[in-house]
Amino acid sequence: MKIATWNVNSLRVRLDQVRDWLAAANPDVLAIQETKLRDEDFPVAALEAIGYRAAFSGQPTYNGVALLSRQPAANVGTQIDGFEDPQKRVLAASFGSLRVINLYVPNGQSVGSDKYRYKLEWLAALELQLARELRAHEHCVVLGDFNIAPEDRDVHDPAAWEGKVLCSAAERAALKRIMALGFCDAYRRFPQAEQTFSWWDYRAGGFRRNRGLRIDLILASEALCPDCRSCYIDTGPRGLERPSDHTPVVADFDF
DNA sequence: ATGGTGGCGCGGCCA
Repeated sequence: MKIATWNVNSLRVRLDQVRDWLAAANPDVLAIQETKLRDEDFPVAALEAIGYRAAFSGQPTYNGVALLSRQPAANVGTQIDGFEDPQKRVLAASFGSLRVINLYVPNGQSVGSDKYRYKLEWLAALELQLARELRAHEHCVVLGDFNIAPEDRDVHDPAAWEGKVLCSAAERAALKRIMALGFCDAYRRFPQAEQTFSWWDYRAGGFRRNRGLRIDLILASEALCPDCRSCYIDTGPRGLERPSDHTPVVADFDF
């Protein structure tokens, strides 16, 4: 199973890039975030035309998540149980015995803001949800835009980002608690070049200067970690005309 | 440099 994540920053704008990437990379599952589409506007036919089924949970203008897959999604969930949230940020589904949970973690805006508090509350609720998912499903992949750079080596300029949103101690601690439920970071199971990132700000030539962060993650449950054969970031789409500010991350599992 | 760019949707929010 080849499983990937990509924050597309508007599926309407990026549909051709997504279709091209699916045709070239041929993943079994692609988790996308920031679709920014109402469910009734989701391009089901355009994806079915290239052999992908779609499950989605969207809203106009903001947020929105989807799972594009060769086989149809089963047992689809769109909520963190017990956490009322109108923002569409979670999409869980089963593909055979594999549970896949696609996340668009809140950005948090700035440390100390209302949105930052919402992010930390959301992550605490997510931790409980993932504990439940792990109890029900031994083989879990949790992936998406985490809006957290796990460590300083995931940051182009750790000194400039120290304590800032996406890098703050409280966010990293929340991620560590989630990892401690029993997940590995697929990317860090393998040797990787330094200064490799998955997101670069549109402003000030961020990508050209490789001023990025690794905030798009693929977590595998402990039972699944030994089956992970590779994990890589595909920077190709970030270099296209009119790109998303994120680029795909891919993990290949013997599963 | 408290900026810069991009998406949505048409003013201002969000990232």
